[in-house]
Amino acid sequence: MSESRCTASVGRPRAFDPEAALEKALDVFWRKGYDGTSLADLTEAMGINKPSLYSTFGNKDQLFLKAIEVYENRPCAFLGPALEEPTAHQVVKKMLYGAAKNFADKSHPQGCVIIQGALSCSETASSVKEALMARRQDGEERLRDRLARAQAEGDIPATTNVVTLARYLGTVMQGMAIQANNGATSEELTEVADLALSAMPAIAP
Amino acid sequence: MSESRCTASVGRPRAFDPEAALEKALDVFWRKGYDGTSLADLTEAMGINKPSLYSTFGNKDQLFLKAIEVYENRPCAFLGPALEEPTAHQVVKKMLYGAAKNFADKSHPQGCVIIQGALSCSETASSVKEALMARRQDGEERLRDRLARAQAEGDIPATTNVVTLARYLGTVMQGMAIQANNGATSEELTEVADLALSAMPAIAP
DNA sequence: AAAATAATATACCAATCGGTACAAAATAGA
DNA sequence: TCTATTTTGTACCGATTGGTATATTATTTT
Repeated sequence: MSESRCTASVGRPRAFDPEAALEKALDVFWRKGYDGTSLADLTEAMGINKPSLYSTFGNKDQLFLKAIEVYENRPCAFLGPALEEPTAHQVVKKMLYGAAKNFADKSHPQGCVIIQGALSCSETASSVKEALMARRQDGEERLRDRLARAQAEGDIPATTNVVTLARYLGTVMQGMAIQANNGATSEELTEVADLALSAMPAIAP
Repeated sequence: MSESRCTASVGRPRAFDPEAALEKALDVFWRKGYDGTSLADLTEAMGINKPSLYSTFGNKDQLFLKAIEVYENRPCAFLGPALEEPTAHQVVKKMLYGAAKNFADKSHPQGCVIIQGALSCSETASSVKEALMARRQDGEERLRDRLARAQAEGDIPATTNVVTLARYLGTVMQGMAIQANNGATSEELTEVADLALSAMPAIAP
């Protein structure tokens, strides 16, 4: 249970930045998916060799899971901040606009690694696939809970089925990831987001 | 250019039904994706050995393309028939309901092989990925053309942007495939379809 | 300076990858 | 029956897969 992880310790010092290497790994997994990524792809992108990779990150599975953890904690992650908006309409608008901007952003691979990282995959990737399914489910649940709160606050009509509404919005977001993967621009996705927003139930004035 | 392909020809007769073998191959590619499927997976599922596979279908790429051709010509394909409905609303409703029912059908892998067959993939799968991107684009274009016709027929308001509407509906469909892949039931997807339908512009009475 | 510790680079592992050479087997036509 | 033709099964190909053993190097502690 030694926890001293300040700056240095005994032994030869690590010659690379694990956080930076993890971001490189994320980039590869994002572009190629779990099955499509080889260890050679990873070591080349991360600038380290296999023993360093295994001693630092475990194995391919664990590296993938750590990489998507980085993905979810990126500064440009949009779900968390969107959920903090004051009204349901603002929450959904910020979320969909955030997806439109982020999924099509050219500074990283297009789409969403949580969705496309291991959608259809080999048996060896099944544990990774299940982890991604759980993350997707979790995102939908967080949105559902937020919508339920909005409904309790009178922000959404009492007649609205927030479970279905959350599922619908999750569906649109996931579809937007595919669209981005297909080359759709941020502007095109924003138009889609606006149309999707029109399905939001309006509160009677 | 010999075209005699009636029943038999000279030489040892083929011991398997190519069409049935192709359907088996489709099932594997559908479940595991292009990268996640090995030749061993294929030969086992198809009940043939590698030389038979290669002499009959070419290679892994060509087998995949022939398999998704089978996919698009299945009796339960829903896009084509839906486009023949008389009104825009009926077209979209039939399309979305068809997706809801088909994507979640338990008699075959869930989701859509055109979407999840090679979304994020290795370089060796890039030609397959591009083929799938083109198919997705094509589906959206067919829907767009149908909506444009509906608009010309006064079935959709002249103010509606049918390009965006087609993209929105394509997005919802693609998202539904992900939802199905995540275990959503046909009923749940139908609820999503109904909500998506509410974004359709109504023609003024 | 010596010992202990940890990360490095290289070389290697069995298993699997997509793909093929080759000979036996099964048919049609002669 | 003999030959031509095509498919079959087996055995194999070089390359790559995920993962490691080992020895070397760089550092801290003694």
